[in-house]
Amino acid sequence: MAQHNEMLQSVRAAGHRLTPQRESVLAVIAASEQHLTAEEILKRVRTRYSYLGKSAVYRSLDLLTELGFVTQTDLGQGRIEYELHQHPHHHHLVCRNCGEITQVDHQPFTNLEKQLKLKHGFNADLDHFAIFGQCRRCDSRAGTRATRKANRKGEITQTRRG
Amino acid sequence: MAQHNEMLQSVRAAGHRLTPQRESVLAVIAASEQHLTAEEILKRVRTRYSYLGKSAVYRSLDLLTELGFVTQTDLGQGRIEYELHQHPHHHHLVCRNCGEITQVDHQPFTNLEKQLKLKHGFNADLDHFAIFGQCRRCDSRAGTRATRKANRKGEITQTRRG
DNA sequence: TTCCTTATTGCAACTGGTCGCAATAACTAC
DNA sequence: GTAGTTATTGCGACCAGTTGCAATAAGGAA
Repeated sequence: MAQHNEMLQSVRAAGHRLTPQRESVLAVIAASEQHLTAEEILKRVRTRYSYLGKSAVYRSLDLLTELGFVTQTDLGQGRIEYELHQHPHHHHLVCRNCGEITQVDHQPFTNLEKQLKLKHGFNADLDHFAIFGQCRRCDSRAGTRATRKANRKGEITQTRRG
Repeated sequence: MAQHNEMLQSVRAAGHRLTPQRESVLAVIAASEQHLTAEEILKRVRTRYSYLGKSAVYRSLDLLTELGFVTQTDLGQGRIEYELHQHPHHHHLVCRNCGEITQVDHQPFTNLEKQLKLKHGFNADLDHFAIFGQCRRCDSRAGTRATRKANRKGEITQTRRG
């Protein structure tokens, strides 16, 4: 996996040490096609690398995020989801009622981005947003209040980056 | 405090019981001009209402949020800030480098809101956003990497609502 | 006023994630 | 290959917030 190796080199290039812990965390994420929770990553890494503490996982994840290889998204389930950083940027619409998650591309956000830059000189990191609300289906058969507590949590968390 | 009383009545109207715990949590928030953390609320409530457990505070806060009286914002400091729900909507730009927080009005978000509705039929709850990035000042004297860990956290959390 | 139902509470245990610190092990220089 | 420096690790304690449960008390009915 060339891309994977490239990332490992970047870790060193950025002045960080290449430990088996970091390697295996990255390997696990790179091998997965979808979001993983820290717990899931920990579990999977342990099948490869016999032992590794949870703090090392979190710290590796933070580092990889800082280097831009991984994105962290809080989809409001009380835990964070990690995945390989994808280009181009995409975002998630999370229905507070049924929990459905829809992917959206970056396009509708570009204007917001520009305006914040223009008016406030603020360079927003608009990547991998999770926006909460009501999906079309739940919206049309409204009235029923949101029941899934999970949806009430974390409201609009987005990707963490370094 | 008429508005305050009105809210208490709404709690009952929505079929919830009016307990001294809930009253005092609301009173504390209503009496404050700015964001409060749950811990601060707990502390203040205890000066009025001798004893009250933290879970009651969190549950009251959730209820008041659900009823739309309170907004919860995660500004990335590892704890949530609560305040009386203000109209019109406003948002926060949080600088990941220096930690500076700038208030923004809702205007730049209206377009995004419309587009999500139009393209995806999604009714986004775009209120009380916290957007992370770099402020003008830090952006101009770039190069220095973000140091404040706090800013790396929670990235784009927004208000929680019910 | 008393009784009854059940929402709400306090508690204590738990969750995901963070932090400080001594031990370990990458990397550098020799 | 060996030694030295120091980033990184594992650990255990901690943090904010959540949850399950038995005890309590709010509000409605009699």
